[in-house]
Amino acid sequence: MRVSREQAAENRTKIVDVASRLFREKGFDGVGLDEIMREAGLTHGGFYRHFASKDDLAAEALAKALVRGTEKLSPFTDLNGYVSAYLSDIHCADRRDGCGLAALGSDVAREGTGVRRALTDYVAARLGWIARLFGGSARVKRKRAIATLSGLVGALTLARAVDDPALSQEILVAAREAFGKAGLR
Amino acid sequence: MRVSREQAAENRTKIVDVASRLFREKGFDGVGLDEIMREAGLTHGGFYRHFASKDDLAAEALAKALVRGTEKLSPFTDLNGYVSAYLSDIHCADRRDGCGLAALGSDVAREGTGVRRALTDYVAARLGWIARLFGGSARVKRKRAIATLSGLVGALTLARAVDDPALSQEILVAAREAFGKAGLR
DNA sequence: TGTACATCAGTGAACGCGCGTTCACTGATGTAC
DNA sequence: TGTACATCAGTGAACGCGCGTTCACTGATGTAC
Repeated sequence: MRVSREQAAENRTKIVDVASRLFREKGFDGVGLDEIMREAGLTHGGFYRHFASKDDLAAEALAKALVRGTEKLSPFTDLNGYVSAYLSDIHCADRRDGCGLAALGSDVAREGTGVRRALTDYVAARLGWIARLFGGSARVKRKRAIATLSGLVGALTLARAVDDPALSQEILVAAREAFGKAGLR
Repeated sequence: MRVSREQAAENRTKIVDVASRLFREKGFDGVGLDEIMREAGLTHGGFYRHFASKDDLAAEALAKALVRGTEKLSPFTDLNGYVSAYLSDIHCADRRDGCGLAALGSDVAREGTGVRRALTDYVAARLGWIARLFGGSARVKRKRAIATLSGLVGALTLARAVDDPALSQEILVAAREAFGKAGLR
């Protein structure tokens, strides 16, 4: 059942895409290759024609999860719009398609080099992007970008982890104010 | 091989203690009951005399991880001291004995009710504690407490996840400034 | 352009392993008299 | 206080299951002539 080169490339893309969503939803250890391949419309035996290991896929899938998860946020050119969208109820409720930093942040520290490097590259890039939303010296912009990204990731992580909808909501609202309109000193 | 009531209670405490550290280090899915019981000096068969399931232990262990992980920070009565200690190089390097929010934040959202409730209770309590470090109206204190806790958890999570020591260090330093001395508006 | 053959993406069964959980058993502890 | 018995924390083997990975095989694709 050999398949055309284009079809194979499509399949590979689909696997990474499915994995990037399932990993965000259930964590790296919470999804098996079986489930990933099934959801990609394939059988699990063919996995190793595309990737050397699950770790390999995880690194690639995280890279995709990070880019895709904040694609909707990138059009914003003002701080408040970006922060409001990041800390929106919709983003909070949709771990599967949201930012990979908040979905997998504490997991990544326990993963291998490939996964951690994917996150590192993304964080570096995003800090540069956020810094442009601030005024001031390069040093001040950089500091504010770091504090803002930390605040957004932390707030979204906590709002999702907490079991009480009222507290979750309160965290989102307070963080929106603190990191958005009111801004950081 | 029955054991005295006091010995049994000690063993139970030891199991929770070991689990709270191993879970922070390796995640809930990264440690087996076998490893936990062995490190507690027991065999794994006796586990179910103390707990109904691994989930049950996870909830209790997380509660302990959260309290123990910030015990060293609680003596601080000023914001800057607290923030500096939380974002210290030592805390960043020591996931095993540090704050459970940063160690397991993104994992908890995927766990069951018991685990999430343990986190919720802790977050509620700690927000009250942090609020007391701020001046201003109750509303403002609360808002700043939420933004600060979010910033601390996010910064520590990112500093640990990132693969580049220089970037990790930069995140810690910037966040210390932004959330500590400089403070939040 | 047509044919013969090599390639290789995908299949489905199988492997070994570690996991959470169960269970029959042990023997010191705790209790009833 | 001493004795006989019930309790139950802990042991170690076993269970079934799902996982990541391997493998012999298939047959359409791609290539060499």
